[in-house]
Amino acid sequence: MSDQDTNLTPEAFTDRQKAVLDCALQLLVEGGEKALTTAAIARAAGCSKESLYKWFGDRDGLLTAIVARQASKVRAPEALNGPFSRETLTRELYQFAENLLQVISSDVSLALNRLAIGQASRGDATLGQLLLKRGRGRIGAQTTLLLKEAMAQGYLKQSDAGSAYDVLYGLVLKDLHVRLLLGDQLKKAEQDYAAAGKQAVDDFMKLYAASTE
Amino acid sequence: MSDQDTNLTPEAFTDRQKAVLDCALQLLVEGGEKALTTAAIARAAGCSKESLYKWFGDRDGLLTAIVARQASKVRAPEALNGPFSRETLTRELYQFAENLLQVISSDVSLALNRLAIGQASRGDATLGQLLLKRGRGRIGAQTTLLLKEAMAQGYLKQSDAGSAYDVLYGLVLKDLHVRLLLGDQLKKAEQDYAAAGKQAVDDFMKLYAASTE
DNA sequence: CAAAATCAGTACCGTACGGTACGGTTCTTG
DNA sequence: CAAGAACCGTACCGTACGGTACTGATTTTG
Repeated sequence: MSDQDTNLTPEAFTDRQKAVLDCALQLLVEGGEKALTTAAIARAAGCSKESLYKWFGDRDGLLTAIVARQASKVRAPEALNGPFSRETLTRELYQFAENLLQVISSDVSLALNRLAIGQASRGDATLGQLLLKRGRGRIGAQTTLLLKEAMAQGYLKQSDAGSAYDVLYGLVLKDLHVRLLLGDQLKKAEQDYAAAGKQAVDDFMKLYAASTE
Repeated sequence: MSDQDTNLTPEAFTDRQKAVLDCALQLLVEGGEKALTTAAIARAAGCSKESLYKWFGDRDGLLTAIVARQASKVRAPEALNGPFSRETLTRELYQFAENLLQVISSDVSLALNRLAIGQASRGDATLGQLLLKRGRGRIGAQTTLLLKEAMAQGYLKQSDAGSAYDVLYGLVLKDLHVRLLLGDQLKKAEQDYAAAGKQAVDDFMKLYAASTE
């Protein structure tokens, strides 16, 4: 009852198909799922509906392809190999927090998440799983490794790195993600992602920094 | 360009109309927005489509009425008046955290949030604003008052109570709300809301407890 | 009790969308 | 250059939904 051979991984899309998916994504960002009709995609991408169905099967396959393509663009941050200084750790975390805030609040991310949530409301969590695995999962895994390494080097308290990452995530985003998904407008001060991220990381370090002695 | 006289506040619904809205909500919870057609509501509620349009104007008005009705059921927790002990504070916060987790993960809450997010994806944030104001806002305001009072009584560091509440909120929910909206299944351990809430509040207290001396 | 309002049930209309079929054009390939 | 595949553009079909109109029954009201 799970994803068996839905072959989401291959993504053997031709350049033409990728261009079509990018067009479709733009439509999605601009007008929401409602605007993402097969006719509109065909018109915007300059291809025929018949080709869409030939390439992606049906509308659901098309939506999945859009998400898969975009998720494939997610670049996990470089893993630090070897020892690093405490300053490097905090700098990396600052970078992570600011980047996370930027990504989460981007039009593309919001549109994709809304699309997946809409599908989930119809009882199908395929897109949601895809987003969680390829999007949050990939970034999270890398940062979790960073935290684990920081624990090994004595900068952070020994504890479950996954839980620590969850705490960091919560401190950075708070209820911002859902508010944005709901269409709420951020106040000016809330849009200073660098400052907000720094504050969150500082809080995180208060909780997880190894006792200095 | 905002909500002017959309008269969301009155909610002068007759008992009959409330019953219809409850029926509609049940449909929404069971089958998502897709299942929430006017015909389906009329059939489930045993009323005519004409009555639906007479009472609620159009489909959007019906959706708004559903959300408004449910939001009106939100009971803000009692405000503590007068001084209270530190134990009372932590007990209240534990209660708040567990309750928040339960509410956020409930089928009804998820369905309403998904509905509002779907509307937001079409560029209309009416339902989102309604949810934020009547749902999160009401609970949040009360707990923020509690935090402010705790600061006044010296249990918590003096700081902006609103920001402190945001931190608490983030620590309690982490990325759980969005994961649930995306249709992700919680692991067994994650469903122990009492334990998760306690952990979050303990973390919160580490950050905000007034230095004991 | 009679006039008036309300409402359930149903039929109906226009539109929009997912999906398919087809003709004509361009591009590939031998 | 010729045969064939790929594909664009469009037309088409069936269905489903939002919204309206009508009718007969029930309730309300004076």
